[in-house]
Amino acid sequence: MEYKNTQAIYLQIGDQIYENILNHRWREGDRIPSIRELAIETEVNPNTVMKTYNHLQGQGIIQNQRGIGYFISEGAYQKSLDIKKNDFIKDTLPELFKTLELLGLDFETLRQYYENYRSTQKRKVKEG
Amino acid sequence: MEYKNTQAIYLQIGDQIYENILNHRWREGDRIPSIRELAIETEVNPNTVMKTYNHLQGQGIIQNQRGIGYFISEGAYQKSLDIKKNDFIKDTLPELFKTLELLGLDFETLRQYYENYRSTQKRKVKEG
Amino acid sequence: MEYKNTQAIYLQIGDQIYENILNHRWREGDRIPSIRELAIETEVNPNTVMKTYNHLQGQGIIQNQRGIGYFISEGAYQKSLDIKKNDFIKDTLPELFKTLELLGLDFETLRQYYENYRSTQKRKVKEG
Amino acid sequence: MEYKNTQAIYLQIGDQIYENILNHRWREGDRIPSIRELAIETEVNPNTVMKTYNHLQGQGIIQNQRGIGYFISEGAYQKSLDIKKNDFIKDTLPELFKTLELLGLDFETLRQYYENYRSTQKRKVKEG
DNA sequence: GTGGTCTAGACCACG
DNA sequence: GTGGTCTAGACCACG
Repeated sequence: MEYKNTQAIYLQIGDQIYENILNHRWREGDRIPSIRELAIETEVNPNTVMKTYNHLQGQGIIQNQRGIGYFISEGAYQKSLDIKKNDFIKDTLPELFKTLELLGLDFETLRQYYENYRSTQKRKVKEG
Repeated sequence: MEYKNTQAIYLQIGDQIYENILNHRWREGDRIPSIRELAIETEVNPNTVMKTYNHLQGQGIIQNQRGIGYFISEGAYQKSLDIKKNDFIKDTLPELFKTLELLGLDFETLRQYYENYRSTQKRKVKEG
Repeated sequence: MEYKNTQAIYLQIGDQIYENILNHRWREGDRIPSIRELAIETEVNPNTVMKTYNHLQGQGIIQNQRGIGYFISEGAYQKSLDIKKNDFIKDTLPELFKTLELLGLDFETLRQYYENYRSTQKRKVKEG
Repeated sequence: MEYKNTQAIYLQIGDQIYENILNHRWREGDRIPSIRELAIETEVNPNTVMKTYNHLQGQGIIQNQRGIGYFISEGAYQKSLDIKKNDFIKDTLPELFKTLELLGLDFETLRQYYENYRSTQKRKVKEG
């Protein structure tokens, strides 16, 4: 696992958790890895994972049962979807469209990249 | 001018310069604002602008004439286009497509947002 | 430690690092002093050492591991040798030869100085 | 004419003047170019040449006759030789020898570069 | 503890 | 006026 320099690592790990929720790998009520486990898995300091978990707990996405572990909260899926969709439409898209024009790329080109991406994904699934 | 806290300010200022080159507002050979001028304009410390300029000089986008100022290098447009296009295709697009699927959005929806964005832009230009 | 005023301090510190690599005191993979340590040792501001490290990182001589420190890169020895040898042959030697002739010194005289230098060095090693 | 970033330009211009004295192109009593003339020739700001002339006047190498111009002083050749020889033996040589060893070059290699340099020079003289 | 960013401001070389 | 270097020191992210 590699991390970008442009964003805090604890947020990048948080995004992985959002992803796990949104693709239904982690479902509401599931117990998620302990701080230590996830720290080992992500090759990161436990303090960093702790920060991620605190952050997500503050957003009501996960919750802690003392002495037992962390769990995906009720309603976490919908909440994640709302947060991420809002970010996407408000921040990601306008920036995307501006970049498209700056680089002189049209929407048709984008569609081709998308087709390419999807066929690559399918192949991966078949092979994997 | 406001800065995101997700990215270093000196890089955000660098991106503005890339943008000015890519939209032809700044052309090759043009003198760009002095460190002090841009520092005032962007409301940051001159050292921060210096860091931006050092960074861009390292990439061959701008260059310095001793005692006179900074200038857009020969070939800066093409180089900027290469760098930014590469980043876009390698980093931005895969992440975009992943997010699309995570959020359950299809490409047609994306197109609608794009049309919406473009008509908003046109209106701005007309009004502006 | 004293610094010449003919060259920026951050470059002089950089040259010390090149020297440490070329004489095998620092080997590839070695962790080098932290910014703060080297700042204290060299009696300069941490920002100045940071500038040196940025500079050397840009040349691929050292690299950073987040939160841990700086390390000598793979291939740093060969790269240092290439850079310094090239500088020596392209810049130092022609200037040396020009000066020799301007001062009316012949190559034999130079050899005598060299012998003298080497015997002084040996004596130092014996004594030290 | 190109200038190095490593040394102040007014000193680099001063070195050219030392060179002209040591190779007898400029002799004691000769009138040398005015500040303006040399500024144009060297493509440098007159203030910079002024600084060079002040510097050399302070060392007794040149002197000003008000309203007439600058002249090479009596004894300038010997004085230049003393200054430059001293610098050479005290500063240049030890650094040279250290670099030789760092780069793993022996004296014989140096001699070959020297022969090469001298034959290149002769060719230039013949051709020039 | 580590590095990274940023500010405020001084001083210098050069135009 | 221009950029370049350096200091002192704050604050943050990460280990």
